[in-house]
Amino acid sequence: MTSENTPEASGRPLFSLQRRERLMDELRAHGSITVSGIAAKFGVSELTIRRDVNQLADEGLVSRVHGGATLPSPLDRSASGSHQQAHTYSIGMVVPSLDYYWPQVISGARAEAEEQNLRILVRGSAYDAADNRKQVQALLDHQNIDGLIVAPDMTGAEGQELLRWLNALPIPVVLAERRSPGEIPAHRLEWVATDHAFGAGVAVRHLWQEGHRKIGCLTDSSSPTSPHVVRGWKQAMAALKIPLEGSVSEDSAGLGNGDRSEHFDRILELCRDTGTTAMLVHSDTQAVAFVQHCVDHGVDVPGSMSIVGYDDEVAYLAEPAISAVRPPKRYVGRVAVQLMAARLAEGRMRPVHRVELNPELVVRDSSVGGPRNVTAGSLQGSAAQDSQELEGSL
Amino acid sequence: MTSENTPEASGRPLFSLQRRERLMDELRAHGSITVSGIAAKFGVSELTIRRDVNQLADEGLVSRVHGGATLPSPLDRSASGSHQQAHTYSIGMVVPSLDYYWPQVISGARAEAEEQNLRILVRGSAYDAADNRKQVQALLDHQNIDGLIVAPDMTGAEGQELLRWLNALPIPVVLAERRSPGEIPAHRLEWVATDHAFGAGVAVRHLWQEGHRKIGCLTDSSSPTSPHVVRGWKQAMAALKIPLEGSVSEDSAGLGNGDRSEHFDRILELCRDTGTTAMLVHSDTQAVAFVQHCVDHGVDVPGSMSIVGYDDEVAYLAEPAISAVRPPKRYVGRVAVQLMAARLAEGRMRPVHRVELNPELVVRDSSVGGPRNVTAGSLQGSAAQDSQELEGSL
DNA sequence: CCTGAATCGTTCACGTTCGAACATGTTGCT
DNA sequence: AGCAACATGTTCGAACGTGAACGATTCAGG
Repeated sequence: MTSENTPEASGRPLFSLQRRERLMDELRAHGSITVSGIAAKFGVSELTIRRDVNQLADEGLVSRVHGGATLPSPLDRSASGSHQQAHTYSIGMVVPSLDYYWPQVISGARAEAEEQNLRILVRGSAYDAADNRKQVQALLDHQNIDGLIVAPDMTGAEGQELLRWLNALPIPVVLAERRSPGEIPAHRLEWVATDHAFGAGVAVRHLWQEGHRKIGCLTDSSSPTSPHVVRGWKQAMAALKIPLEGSVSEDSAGLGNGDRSEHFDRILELCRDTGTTAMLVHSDTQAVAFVQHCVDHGVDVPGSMSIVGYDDEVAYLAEPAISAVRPPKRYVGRVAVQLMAARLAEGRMRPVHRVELNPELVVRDSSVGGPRNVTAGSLQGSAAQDSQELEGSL
Repeated sequence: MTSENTPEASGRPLFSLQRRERLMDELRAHGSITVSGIAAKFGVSELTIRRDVNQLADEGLVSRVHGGATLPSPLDRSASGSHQQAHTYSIGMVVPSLDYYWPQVISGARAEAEEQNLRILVRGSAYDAADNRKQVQALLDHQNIDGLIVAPDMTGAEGQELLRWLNALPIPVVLAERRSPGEIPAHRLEWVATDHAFGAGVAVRHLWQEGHRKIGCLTDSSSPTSPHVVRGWKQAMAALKIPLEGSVSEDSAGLGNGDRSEHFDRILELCRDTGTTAMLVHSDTQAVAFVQHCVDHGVDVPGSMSIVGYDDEVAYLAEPAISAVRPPKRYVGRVAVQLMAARLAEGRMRPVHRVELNPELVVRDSSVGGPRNVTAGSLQGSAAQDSQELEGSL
C-alpha cells in the first residue's frame, strides 16, 4: 500500500473542490507535491491535477513548479502583488513521523500559521529522545526560530532529561499530543493533546449501546497513545460495571507479521472462551489487519465480532468499513500554533496554557447491528438513554 | 410555512424545509453529497435537489460543486464576498460571587468580548446548584443568549444533575474555574480552569527553597478551590519527600470569628509541636487574618512562621505583605470567551476544548528570610537548583 | 552546449450535469 | 369553488469536468 496507486476507495471520485482541498492538505502536510504522485493517489489523470494546481496558483494559494507545486513562496514572482506582510515569526516544528498521523497535524498547523502570518519549518524525527533533540538543535542552530512545537519522546530517563532541556530553552515551547507532567521540571511547557482516554470511553459506550456486554481491548504499547487508550477502556469498563478480569486485553508490541497472525488467532480464541463480542483496537492500521484476519477465518464482522478502531487514518478502507475514533489531528496543530502565536505576542505575562481536545467517533459498518437483537428486549431502556446521551458526540 | 406539523409519515414526501435539513445532515455525515444520490435517496427529482442546494449555497451553508455539494470550503470563492459578520452574539455569564475573585474574571471576559464583538450579560448567583440553575434559566428566558459561561456548584447529586442539564442545553456552554468530569454525561461541556494544584505546588516548593522542611496547610473546604489546593500540597510534599503524617493540615470550614481565633491558636500550637515553620493558607483573606493573629500573638512573620496565601485579592494589604499564589483570573475570563466565540463561529465541527491555566506565585515579605540561615550551608546546592527551575514561573 | 526524458499546455471528444422555460400537482385563502 | 402562491417534475440545449493525443517546453546530466 505504499507506492501502489490506491485510488480513493470510497465509491465516487472526489468533486473538484474536494480534490483541491485535499491537494492543499497534502501540500500543507508535506510542503510540496508532485503532479504524478497526487494523480496516482487521487486516481485521476495528471492533466486534472495540473488544472487544479493552475487554478490554485491563480488564486495565489500555491506556487507552481516544474513537476508539481509548493506552498506559496516569496521567491515566486507570480505572487500577484498581494500585500503579504513579512512573516513576523518563524516556528520550528519537530514531529516523530511524516507519514502517519502527523501530516494532518502539520496541515492544521500550517493552515493556522497562514492566518496568523507565521512561518513554519517542519522536521521529521525518529521516535526517540536523542533524535528529537538532534532535530530541535538543528532548527535552533541553522534556522532562526522564535518558537518550537514538538512531540518528543518522553519515556525513560532520557525523555525526562529531554523535557528538562526543552523547558530551559530560551524560546517558547509547545508540546503537541504530549502532556508534560504538571510539575516543576517542565512547568513552562505548554501543550495541546487529544484526550485519548475519553475517545476510548466513547468507543466502549458505543459498543455497549449496540448491545455488547463483553468488550475487549487490543493495543500496541510501543505507541505513546496506547496507555491512554487502555486507561480510557478501563475507566469506561468500570463505569459500565463490566468486570476487568475475564475481559480480553492484549498488547501486540513488537510482533512481526507471522507472529501477528498467531496472536490474532489467540485473541479470537480468547474471545470465544470469554464470550467477548466486541473489540477496541488501537491503531486503525492494526484494526484493518484484525478485521481482515476475522473475515479470512470466517468470523463475521460485525455479526460475530464488532470492532472499533482507534485513530482514523485508513479505517474506511477495510471491508467492512471500520468504525473508528478520530482524534482531532488538524485541531491539535491549529491549537499548537494558536498557543505559540499568543505566547509570542503576549510574552511572559500570559499564563501557561494546557489544552485537551476530545476526539469523535465515526461510526461505520464494523460496529453496528452486532448481537443487539439477542438482548434488545431487556436492555431497551438503558440503550435508549445512552443513545440520547451520546448523541452530541457522534 | 406549511403550518401543519406533520410528523414524517413513510411514503409521504418530505416538506422542503425538512428535506433541506436532512440534506444538511447527509452533508455533515459524509462531507459531500451528489445531487443524483440524494435525489434517489429522498425520492424526488434531481432538479428539486438542485434548487435546495442552490438555496443553501446562497445562505452560505454549503459549497456548490458540479454534481453535488460539499461543506462550505474556504476555496469556494463565491462565499468570500457576502460573509455576513454583522451578526453578533450575546453570551450569558453566571458567576457565584460578584465581590470576590469573580470581578477580575468578568473583567477579562468583557475585554475579550469587546475584541470579539460580543455582548456579555452577567448575573450573580449563590454558591448552590438550585440558584445557579435559576439564574441560567432567567438568562435563557428573558435575554436572548447564544451561549453560556457559568461556574456552577458541582457538589452532590444536585450538582451532577445541574451538569447534566447544562450539557443538554441547546446552546454552547463553557464552564469557568470548574472541570466537568471527562465522561459521558457532560461530554459536551467545555471548560477553562486554573490548575490550583500546580499553584499549591509552586508555593510549597518556594517555601522549601527558602529552607523550610516542615510545611503545613490551612484551607477552607467550603470553597470549591480547596480540594485542589490540598491535592497540590500533598503532591508537592510527596515529591519533596516530606512525610504527610506529622504535618499540619487544617480545615476552617464553617468557623465563626471567635472560633477562628481559637482555631488559629490551636494551629500555632500544632506548628510548635511539629516543628512546622511555614504554612500555605487558602484564601488570602484567611491568610491575612492568620498573619494578623500571628503578629498579635508575638509570632514573628516570616521569622518564626513563613506564610504563603492562596488567591491574591487582598494579600498585599497585610503587614507584613503576604506572598500569594495568583490565579490568572483575567485569563480565565478571556479564555472562556475565546472558547465561546470559536464555538459559535465554527459550530459542531470544532472538537471540545478543555483548558488549564497555571497560576503564578507573587513573592512578598511573608515568606522570605525565614529559617534559611539555620540550614543554608547544607542545602545550598539543592536550593540553587530549585531556584533555577522555578525562575520562569515567577 | 547538447540530448534524451520528463513535463506542460492545447485541442478535441465524450459523457455528465446544469438551469431556463414550461407543465403539473398541492396547499391555503377568500 | 376558484384563484393565487408555491413546490415539484419534464424537456432540451448549453455548460462543465475529465481524459487522450500530440506538439512544445523545460529539466538533468554529460
